[in-house]
Amino acid sequence: MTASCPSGQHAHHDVYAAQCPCRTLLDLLANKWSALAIGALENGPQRFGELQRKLQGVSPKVLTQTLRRLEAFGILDRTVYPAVPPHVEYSLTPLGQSAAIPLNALRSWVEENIDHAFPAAPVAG
Amino acid sequence: MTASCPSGQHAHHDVYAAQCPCRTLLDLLANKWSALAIGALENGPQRFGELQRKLQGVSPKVLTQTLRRLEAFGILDRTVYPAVPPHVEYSLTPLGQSAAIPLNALRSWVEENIDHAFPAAPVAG
DNA sequence: GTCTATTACTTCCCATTGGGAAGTAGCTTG
DNA sequence: CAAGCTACTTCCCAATGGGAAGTAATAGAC
Repeated sequence: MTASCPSGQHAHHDVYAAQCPCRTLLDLLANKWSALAIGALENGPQRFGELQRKLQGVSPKVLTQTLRRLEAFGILDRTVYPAVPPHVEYSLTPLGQSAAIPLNALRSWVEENIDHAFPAAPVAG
Repeated sequence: MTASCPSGQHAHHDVYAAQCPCRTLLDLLANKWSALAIGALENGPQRFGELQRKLQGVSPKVLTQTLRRLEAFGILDRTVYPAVPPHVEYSLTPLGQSAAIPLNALRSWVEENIDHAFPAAPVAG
């Protein structure tokens, strides 16, 4: 079952093919901030500021970029409530919710296995 | 009980904490080429050239970088067979094999859901 | 003995991206 | 009328990504 994406319209897709749109989506999701943002949004809609505090160390610029990219691919929705101090909420679309599953698995794996990776824990030992 | 990684020795790790070594590992794995390389190596040890052909579009420089980083974290092993034309094999460590599981899930998700994502609407930078 | 092929990389150099600091907009409170 | 709030931009620089081409060592062809 070989599959080169560009040739067939509904051929099964292959992330290993350079021209497959899968690549773009993989590149979007296989990203530190994307994985973190999607995970944070599983607890329901969140505002920009909340996300920024959760994703410790992210700058507003990079958060905006990440969020807008995810929005462009239909992973999340951006809702603006016209209000005096701006009020914007981000929430996962159904697609985003299903993407959260493998992403959760990845984040959990990292937390559970960091002790087994080499240049890790600066913790005293 | 919240967990900031640097404080406790065996405190549960948190990828959301900026200082947690988890971040580094997440950044390593949440990467296009890493995810692809680890997936490719599930079929057993592979040589550099084989990997380069599988990961369509990767340049030797970037492949080397990716592979060396994964090796440094104990995700994979690099074995050199002293031979006339160089012969180097890469293989997953047990840690790498367990990392392959969530990474497979992510790659599969991408291939199965690309049709539901809005393809490549360019996001202004 | 020189030429060519093979394999697994480096090195160079440039374009894109990541990232911090600070500025912006609009209204509301003191 | 300056300060503050929220959600961003903009500026600027450093790190990373990525392609093209070069390198090393030797076997085999000619």
